[in-house]
Formats: sequence, C-alpha cells, structure tokens
Amino acid sequence: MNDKFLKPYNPEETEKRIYKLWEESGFFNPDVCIEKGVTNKDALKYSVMMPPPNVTGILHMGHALMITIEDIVVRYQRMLGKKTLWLPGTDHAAIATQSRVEKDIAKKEKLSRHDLGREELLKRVNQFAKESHDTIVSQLKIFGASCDWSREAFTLDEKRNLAVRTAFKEMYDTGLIYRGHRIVNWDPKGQTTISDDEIVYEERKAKLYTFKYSKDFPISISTTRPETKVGDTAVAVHPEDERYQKYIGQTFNVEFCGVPLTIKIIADKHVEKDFGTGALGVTPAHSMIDWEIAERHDLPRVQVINEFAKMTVGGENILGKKVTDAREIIVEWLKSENLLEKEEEITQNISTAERTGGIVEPMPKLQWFIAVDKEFTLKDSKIKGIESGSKTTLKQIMRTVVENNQIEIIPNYFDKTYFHWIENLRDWCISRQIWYGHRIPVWYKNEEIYCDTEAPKDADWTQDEDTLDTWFSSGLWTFSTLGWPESTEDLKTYHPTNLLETGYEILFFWVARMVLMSGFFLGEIPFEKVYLHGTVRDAQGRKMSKSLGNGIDPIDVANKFGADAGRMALVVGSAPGIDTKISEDKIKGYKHFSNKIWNITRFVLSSTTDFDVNAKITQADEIISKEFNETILDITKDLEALRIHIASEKIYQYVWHTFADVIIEDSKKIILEGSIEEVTSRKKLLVELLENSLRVLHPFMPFVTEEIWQSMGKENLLMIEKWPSTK
RNA sequence: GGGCGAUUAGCUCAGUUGGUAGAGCAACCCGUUUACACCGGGAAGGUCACAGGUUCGAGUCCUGUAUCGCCCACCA
Repeated sequence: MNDKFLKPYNPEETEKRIYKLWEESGFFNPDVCIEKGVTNKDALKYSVMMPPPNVTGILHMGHALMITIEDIVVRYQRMLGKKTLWLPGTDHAAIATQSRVEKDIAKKEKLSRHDLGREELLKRVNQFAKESHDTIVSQLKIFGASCDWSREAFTLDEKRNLAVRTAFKEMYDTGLIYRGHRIVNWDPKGQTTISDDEIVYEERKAKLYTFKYSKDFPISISTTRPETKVGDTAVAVHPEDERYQKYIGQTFNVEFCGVPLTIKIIADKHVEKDFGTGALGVTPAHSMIDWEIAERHDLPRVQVINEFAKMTVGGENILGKKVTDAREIIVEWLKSENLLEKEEEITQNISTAERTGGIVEPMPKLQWFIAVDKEFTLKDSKIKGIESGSKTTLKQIMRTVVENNQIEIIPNYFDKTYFHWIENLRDWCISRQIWYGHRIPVWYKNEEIYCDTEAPKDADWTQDEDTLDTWFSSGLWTFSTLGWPESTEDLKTYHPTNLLETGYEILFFWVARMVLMSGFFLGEIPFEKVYLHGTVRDAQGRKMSKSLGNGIDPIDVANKFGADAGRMALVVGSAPGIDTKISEDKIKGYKHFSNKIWNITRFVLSSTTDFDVNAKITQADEIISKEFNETILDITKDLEALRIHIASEKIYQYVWHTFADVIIEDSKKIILEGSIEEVTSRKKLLVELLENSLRVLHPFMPFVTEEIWQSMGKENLLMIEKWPSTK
C-alpha cells in the first residue's frame, strides 16, 4: 500500500497535480481518445457547449454549479465510451464588459470613452477581457472541468466574427434583418439602445399631475412626466366613455408652456376609464404604449427629448434643459396659469438600464431589428412539424421545437414560461451604440446600403457605427463553435448538441435565441435537452452580492475544502430549476466524505494485500455484490434522466452508510474469524466494491477518486475507465 | 394586471410511472488504543399548508382557499 494513505487526504496538495495529469493525457479531446483507442471510432457522440462565462471578472458560485453539473454529465458519458465533446469558451458580453472598463477608467483617470476614442477604448477593453479570460480559465480548471481546451472559443474571436457577419448577411438577404425608425429603449447614461430584457424596474415615488393643456381645452389629463407633454399629438379616451363622446374626432390647437400643440381627440380601447381622468395624453415619441396608439391612429410623432435626456423644443425656459429640470419648470408654469388641478404622490416602476442604472428614455431611433413574425422559406428542415421548403417564422420555430418535444426543458414546467415569453415577443432590436462588440457589417454611401461579410472594394463607403447585441453572437454558439459557416467535420459530428445546461434566468436571453438561430441557419435544433439550474444563494437564502458581502468564492472553497467537496455540496439535493443554498457547514460535510473515501481505501488496501482475483465468491458476498450492482443501475438511470441531485446522494449514501458502515464493519470480524473461503471471498469483494465505488464516484468527485486510483498503481486514468456495466 | 412555482422532521431540502414518509445538519443517549473523531451504534422527531374530489390506495392526480417566492407586463 502506498504510504500516502497513512495520512489524511489532502486536496490542496492533490488537485492541481491531478488536473495537470488529465490535461497532459489529452483525453479531454475526443479525437485523442479515438487515436489512442480509448473511444471507438463509431461510438455514439455526446456533445455539450459550455455556456461561455462573461469576461467581466471572476467566477462565482453559479458558474461553479454549472461547471459541476456539466462535468458530471460529461465524465459519465465519457466513461460510457461515447465520443464526448465538452467545448469551453468565454463571452465578450459587449455592454457589460465595456461599461465595466469605462467605470474603471472614469474612476482612475477621470476620462470618458469619448476622451479616449474608439480605438484606444477598444484596446483597453480587449486588455481587460484577456486578463479576465485567463482568470476564468484557471478557475474552471480548479473546479475540475474536463473540457476540450484545444477547441476553446471566444464569442468575439476571428472565427466567431466570421460566423456573425455571415449570419447577419444571410438574415439581411432573407429580409429578416431590417433597419427601422422605431421607438426603442434609450439609455442616456450608457448612450446606447438596450433590449427589453436589459431593463430592470425600480420602484420609486413619483408625483402624478392632473391638468389641462390650456384654459379652453375641455379634457384634463394626468401624467408623471409633464415635460413630455410638449410632444403630445392626441388625447386618447376609451371608446365607451360617455364623458368624452362628444369630443372624439375633434382637433384642438393649444399653446402649452410656449409650445404650440395640435391635439386630436381619439378613442382607443387601450385607455382605462378609471385611471386618473380617463383621458390619456398621447406622446408618441416618448412612450412605448403611445407609439403603438399613434401607429393605430396614424398620428404625427414629435421628438422632444434628445439622446442626452435634454429638451429639444420650447422657448429658452425649457429648450436644452434636462428632463427633470424641464419637469419642474413646466409644473411651475401650470401653477402660474392655474391649470394644475391635482398633484398626488404615487409609487411607480421606473425603467432603468441593467448595466448603467440610467433611467431609460423611450425614443424613436433608426435601429436594426430581427423580424420574428415575418415569413420566410426554411429550405432544409429537420424540425418536426416544419417541412423543408415550407414557409415559417422565427417565432414559429421557437414554439414548435418545444411544443413537439424535440427539445426537452428540465424541469418541464418552464415550457409554460417559455411559451408565454414567445407569445409576447416583439421584433428584436440588435443594434447597440457601443464600441465593444461585433461591428454591423453594413456600409453606407449617400442613399445606398451595402451588406456583406467583407467591406466593399471601392472607397467612400462608411461602415455603420453600431455593434451588435451580445446575444446575437451568443445565439450562434452551438454551431459557431464547431466551425460554421464552414461545413466542418465537427459540425457534422457534434451538432445538434445533446445538452444545454444553464441558469433559468437566461432562458429567454439565450436559450430561445439559440433555438432561433439554429433553426434559421441549420434548420435544426441546437440541443436536445435544456437543463436549467437554480440560483446559488447563501445560507439565509439571500442572493450572493458584492454589496451584501455574503458571496462565497468558489476558489476559496476549493482551497479550503477541495473542489470535490464544493462540487458535492452544490449538487446533492439541489433539484433542477430550484434555488439552492450553500454554506460552509454543508461543504465541510463533503470534505469529510472525501476523507472517508480515502480511509475506506486505506482499510481495504491494508487488509487485502494478499487477495486472490480468482477467489470463489460465497453466497453471502454474491448478494452484497448484486445489491451494489442494483444501486449502480439505479444511479445510472438517474444520470440518464439527469437526476443528478438524486444520483449524487445515492452514491454518497451507499459508500458511507452501506459500504463503510455495514460491509466494512462486518468484514473486520470475517477477516479475523471467518473460514478461509469466507476470508478470500470477502477480500475479493472488498476490492471489487472499492474499485466500482471509485468509478461511480468519479464524475462527482473526480480529484480524490483519481488520486486514489493513481496511488493504487493503476496504469490507466480513472477518467477513461469504463462505467461499471449493469447487466 | 397576467403567468409560474413552493408549502414535507427544529433548520435546509429530496421524494422518478399513485403503492407502508427519506437524507444532511442540529439536538438526545451510548460507545470508541482506531481504516477514519473528518468515527461508530442507538433512539427521538412528520394529520406531507388547509378544504373538497378521483382511486382499492394520494405527499404524488383534479378543484378551490390561504401564505410565501419568482418571472413577465406596466397606469399614463
């Protein structure tokens, strides 16, 4: 027996060395497995694309959970003998990364991005992204990720950029990408548009003012934003509101705080009779809802606020003023004119930009969109329910694949949430006015527009200044990572992937967009199963955050208790879709388990030095062996069904409370007092149980099991051993 | 306002197709020169939120109620 077993298990000394051993073996790469005869050339494939962590900093517990679940599945599949590919990567996370760097620069150097200029800023962001990438990669390794680093991808590297340009052009040529003057969410602080999903609502106190535009205007209206009223072109009332019937269809000319307005009275079902005065001042250019009303009634749309949230109309009392200042000035004016009827305090949800915290100003802008309801012909379709050559829409693709169970979402109640989101989906605004990201492959010359993967040959074309929403490139992830648009071997072999494992909070952001992209470009699903894990919370159930200071750093955990312990603590009993709480106590428990496995080995090895492989097994031992096989079969079924939270608990239970507490305890007596037959049989059994326990434990706790395997003097790596057969 | 989920032991949570309620932690008793105190044995602890229903049988399926949580929309 190796002397190592005389001391307690020391993860700190072990884990880095073991990871290096795996990495140098090359077996994370399925091609190497085939070359070296570990995997059969014709074996089934199993592929998983790692959700690329953002290069905005360091790994958190959520990443650790993601890595653990994926690594368990991947190691299990590899041990089954499948051609297993787990492809890692990182995400440039456009706006998140740029604003992170901008903040740093503003703080340290008191400079804005405009002071630096596009080129210099990008240099800085790239530098930051690189450092962040290196940190993240080293952290993924600490947690034991058995992914194929030789295929690593970045959403903003050259290959992915080609994929993005190709994708844009194809969608543009099909007419699904269009440029439109539409109302968008403008973030004045970040100076960019943002998507609906990048908005967070904050509850705030606000004043609701009720007033008339002028003395001779017949209807009072209510608003929390009087300054936008200089852009009103209508007052909308409910079609059945008796109070206002006689005014519907009339037009009034008024002078509102020095600005002449033409207000048409219209009837629209959207207006609620019971809110405020039952009349809504319609500001088409600065409210989503009002824009839609304006579209229905063909109203003029007047922009009165600019990109810096400053007024663009009015006399010098308001022109050029910030919206908040203009609001006060207009309220003062209303008071002085005796037009203000009521002023009440209400709480309202205000839209703010997720990344910058700026208050979102809806305004009309010329932006690029993806049409989700527009019909196009899907040439080659492998999607069930959509024939090759038939007409479909992106929305229909997204709905169909889940509806007909071609993609299974785990837990399946998320189907409903998914469908609900799709029903309410509007065209996707994909252009962003930031610099870090994929530049839109469109060039302009006078009135001409040119879209291609490469710049036009002749000069005097200027490229669109904007970049793409980061989710555009993430949407291509399952196939851009495999070499698309080229028709590579990898793409043929590994797509569609078998599993996408990610947090439920990005079901819409990302999962749905991958379905959209894969459906459009390949006519197939991006993955067969979606496993949604929950949020990792602290012991009190709070979200981990910097401001609370309650975060647990996965790397600290690995250093203190070992990555194996951290992995088990994250996974045992934490069902898909359910948030999970983690505490040091829980992790410590699994550190003890690592040591338990270590000591089981010590006992078994020290008491079976003379064991005989050909020993005859007694009936009693045969039963024990069979029972273990049944447990393994059980665990195998759980793993096949991705019930990882149950599989991990079962092997823990078996190893500690059956193998150690019962079988080993009994063995002590048998070895001392049993007949020769009983002793030789038992020794053989103990070795068999130990080896198969290590095999089954390996996906969950790869480091300690591999270290034991190596210390037992085995020739092969445990990571490429075969999963125990369960005949 | 719309949707989704949760409610099981003191705490944290599992519970596959309906078949006698499970784990970890905590607490209690006992043991321990031993593979391991990063230990072992034992006992205790639950009207599975509530009310109906389906069924031979319900924690599990259906209906309703209550409380909590999350997501989406957003009232001008």
